[in-house]
Amino acid sequence: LIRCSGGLICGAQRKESIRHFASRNALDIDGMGERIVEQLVDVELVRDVSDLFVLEASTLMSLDRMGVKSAEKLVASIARSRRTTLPKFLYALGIREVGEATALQLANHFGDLMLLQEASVETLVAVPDVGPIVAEHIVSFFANRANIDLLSRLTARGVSWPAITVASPESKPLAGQTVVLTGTLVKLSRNEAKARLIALGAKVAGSVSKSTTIVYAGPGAGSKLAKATELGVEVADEAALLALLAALETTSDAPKTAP
DNA sequence: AATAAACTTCGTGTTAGGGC
DNA sequence: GCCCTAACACGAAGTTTATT
Repeated sequence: LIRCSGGLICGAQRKESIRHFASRNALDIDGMGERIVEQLVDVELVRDVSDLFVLEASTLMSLDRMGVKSAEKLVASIARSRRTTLPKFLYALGIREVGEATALQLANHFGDLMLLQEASVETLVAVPDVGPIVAEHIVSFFANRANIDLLSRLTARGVSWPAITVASPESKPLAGQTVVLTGTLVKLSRNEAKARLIALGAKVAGSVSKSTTIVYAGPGAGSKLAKATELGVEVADEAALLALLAALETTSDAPKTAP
């Protein structure tokens, strides 16, 4: 694989990092798509992600295909995205090889951004999913002064997240289980189902293997369902998933339903 | 006012490479 | 080596903007 070495100087990389920052499973800024980011960087309204948090609707309306409605929606989305979670924030940073699952492990292990920032390669490799290569990427990210400055600008502009609470084992009845979702879920969005399963301690994987505990398949399921039956992995439907969630969530922590 | 075009979102599937 | 993640590519559908 060949990768541009331009770093922060490279316009294309800046655009991509901003797009990633705003994407669904990161800070989830609704309405901040590829074309908007492109324009914002080109006209130099935005140099890095911290600039997003000072944008105003009146400025945004100068962009192509941006009317009152879209501009106001976008400003509202940006405002909403300030309140996030540590795993989402870590994922949003775009550290190489740190995707959603790894970000979650890091957040749970360190519990605090500052502790992660100061971690050495030796401490990092103790985290599940993190080996020498990923540890090195993380260390060099935080060794970069520009990144540290960016982090402080982000917090100065209101980006924040609640402290990680260490969940008691009793509140994680699905610990040790690996779940795969496939097909279209009707009652739940995919992300919501995933979030609720994770909250209960399950691991939600993207591919089926021998170690998969159960596959929940909705209409339209394809290759993953086929693989599950081939490997003899248990398969259930959305109704079963809903029943399971309902049964387990009635305990202490209330289910977090998406807005 | 109605229609067309542009852009984003949502969901699936595939593949290379890192972890164990 | 197997398993799984990260990262990518694509199609469908829903909104909003621009056009006639």
